[in-house]
Amino acid sequence: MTYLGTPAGGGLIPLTTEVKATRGQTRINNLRLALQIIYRDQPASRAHVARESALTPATASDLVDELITMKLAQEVGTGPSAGGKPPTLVAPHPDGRTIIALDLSGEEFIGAQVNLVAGIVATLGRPAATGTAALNTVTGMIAELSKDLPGPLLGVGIGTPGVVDPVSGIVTSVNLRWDHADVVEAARTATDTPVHVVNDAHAAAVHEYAVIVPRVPNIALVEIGTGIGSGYVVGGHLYRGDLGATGEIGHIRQFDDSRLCSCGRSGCLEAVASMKAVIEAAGSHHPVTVEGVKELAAEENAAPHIERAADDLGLALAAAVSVLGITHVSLWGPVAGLGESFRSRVEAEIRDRVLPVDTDQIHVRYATAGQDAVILGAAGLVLSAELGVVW
Amino acid sequence: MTYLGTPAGGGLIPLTTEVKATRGQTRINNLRLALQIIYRDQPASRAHVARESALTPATASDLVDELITMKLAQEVGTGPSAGGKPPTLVAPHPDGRTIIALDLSGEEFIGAQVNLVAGIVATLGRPAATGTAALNTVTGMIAELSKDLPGPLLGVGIGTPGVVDPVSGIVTSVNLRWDHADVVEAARTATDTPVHVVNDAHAAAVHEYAVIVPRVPNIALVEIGTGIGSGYVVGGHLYRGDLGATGEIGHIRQFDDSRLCSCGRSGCLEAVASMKAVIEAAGSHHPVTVEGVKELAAEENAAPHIERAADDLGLALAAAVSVLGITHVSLWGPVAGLGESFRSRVEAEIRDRVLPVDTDQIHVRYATAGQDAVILGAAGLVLSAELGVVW
DNA sequence: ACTACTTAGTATGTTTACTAAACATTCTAC
DNA sequence: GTAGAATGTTTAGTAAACATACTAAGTAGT
Repeated sequence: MTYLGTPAGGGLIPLTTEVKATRGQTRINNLRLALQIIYRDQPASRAHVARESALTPATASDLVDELITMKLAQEVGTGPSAGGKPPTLVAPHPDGRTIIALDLSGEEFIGAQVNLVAGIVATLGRPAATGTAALNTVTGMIAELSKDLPGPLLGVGIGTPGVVDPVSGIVTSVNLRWDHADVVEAARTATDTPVHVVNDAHAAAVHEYAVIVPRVPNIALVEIGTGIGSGYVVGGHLYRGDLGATGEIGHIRQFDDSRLCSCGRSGCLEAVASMKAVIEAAGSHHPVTVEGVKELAAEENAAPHIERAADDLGLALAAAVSVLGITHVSLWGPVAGLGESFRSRVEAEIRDRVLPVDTDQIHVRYATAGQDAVILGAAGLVLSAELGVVW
Repeated sequence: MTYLGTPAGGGLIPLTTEVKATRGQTRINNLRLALQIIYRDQPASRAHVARESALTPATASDLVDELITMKLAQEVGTGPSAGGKPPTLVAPHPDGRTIIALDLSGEEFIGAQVNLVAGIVATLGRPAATGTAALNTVTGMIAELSKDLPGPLLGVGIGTPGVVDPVSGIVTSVNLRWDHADVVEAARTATDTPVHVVNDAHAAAVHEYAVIVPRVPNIALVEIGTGIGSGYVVGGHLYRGDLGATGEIGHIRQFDDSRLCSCGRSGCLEAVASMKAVIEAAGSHHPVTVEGVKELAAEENAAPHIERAADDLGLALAAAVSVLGITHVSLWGPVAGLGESFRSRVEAEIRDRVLPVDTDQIHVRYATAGQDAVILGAAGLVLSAELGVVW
């Protein structure tokens, strides 16, 4: 059962109309719109929803009532008067639904129950696996997390390394040794709710988009640690492309370098600018963590290697950012240990390489999102797919 | 007056709902849908529209009747019976509306009246200009082309070199010496119909998308001649990005090369792989046309320069194609003179550089669209924006 | 040529969900 | 304490899709 889901698809400048519109879809659209206003401006009054949506007070009131009946929203008291009757305030209902989210990108598989206000209610860890064993672990974790839910299950979101087919959800991942693995099918044996599979960096990008304030309409999240991956939110929409390989800037061969990459080739960005590569190039043995990278940055002889990584990263990001039309880049993961000098060098490099029109709009920063970005991003994607809302 | 326009925006994986839905929008959506089916499967019967749209026969019939009343469609006779009453066939109405389209990308400004079935009814040429004079020429051409229209004016589409802000339509172009020129404002002095301004390569991409059969959902059109520009259609949608600089792969500095580029810098793809650059590198003096490039390709000493251009192009396109998730690349313009060896080398280079997952889906070809691609693409964009249709 | 069946399209009435407009409620301000 | 203002609800109206039953006009079999 989907709640307020929309069909997949859409696009930045749509050239055609693809699906019929019905009264029911009108209602769903407006329920989603009302709920989104309640999320964005929480707590919000019925009158506020009416103003913001441009719907009439009667309709807005009716929509809000229905959302309350559905337990997606709840009344939370009375607000201050603005010269008249004081508003009845309505806010999201935290436990109206529960989302199960999985993060398969780390050395341990992590699962969580997430409520409707981005709260992690329960967590679960399992040793990482590969191949069919990994699929079984996924099924088992979903079954385990389906117990003792605080609210009805809205859906399952899975953040995984590798390339995810945007339509089928089929995954190909070197790390997990999956070759066209049907993760959705595997998950369906443990649940009959909607299952959304998404690349880990894409999930993190969705969460980064949600937590940056003020909200920026287009961002790139670039994860730099053992490997390099990225995800893009453009005009408030997750960009995946038709092949799902959109984020794989780590494995575009664009450098003249002989070091071997995890993908088995050479010349990839990952082989020259990942934190693992930089640590190895500097002859150090720090772990690939924020702390390890911080220690590396403190060493004198590491500087030229770090600077070269910044330049290489700038080169690769200039292309991605320019093609997608992105202004805000968030660096995420162990790279955060490199500090301001690295950040500004990457930013300068990108600005220097793209077409010199409005380049001062381009900003590079370290991500606001934390370690749970993949979990919360995967959950957030379920939330937005099923309810049309970003928390 | 817009006819069946939708608000700008949308997105590939929409995270939120942005506008309210009303009965009126439902009707517009379904009118667009019906019209699109009539365009796609022309001629189509009312029953066919009902089947394809999943609307009931009564509703579909009503929609088609309204489209005929609006003169967007017309009955064109009776089809063969399929075992029952023979269908009344309905097709697009060629002169139900007229679109004015301008192409400012060449050495001559070209304008045309275009009917609803991609037919060029009348053309107009004016010497190219720059700065304010160019704006005045645009206004004058629109005024001139507004005379003797075969049908009511649907809107104006302008294909221009340079960066076009997707929201405001403001243009910055080195060639036309425009720095944030408000082309929409200028056009409005000559017409009160909707004006759509679009980068020339983007317009050509829209037309290429329309003419490739069978239709491919995601394509890149790369124009290679004096300069290099590109446009992308992703999942059936024109991709412009938030900044409008999306197609400018010709001016991302990613090569270690000292040759000066038209943008005043060095290291750009345009400076190393445009046909102008290759001709100069080979020490030849051919004109930058298909014929000139063909003659160049016939020269022995040109081969290494052409090969290097293919490799550089492959490097740049690998990044763009991979990030956007595009499978079909069309090369357009004078580059067509280089033939099969160049094409296959570019294709092989891209496949070698992107992540090796499903790379055999990636195809490079010479564009099907011809010289009038910018005119017809700009007109097509008006058609799709106002009526939701691709011809 | 008659009957049975199939496909196209229409007519009539119903349902859904937004709108319009009046009204009730409860506060602030003077 | 009255006027005014903001919140929210009630009632009636309407647009547009849907459901159902119909007519129209053909093919196919006997």
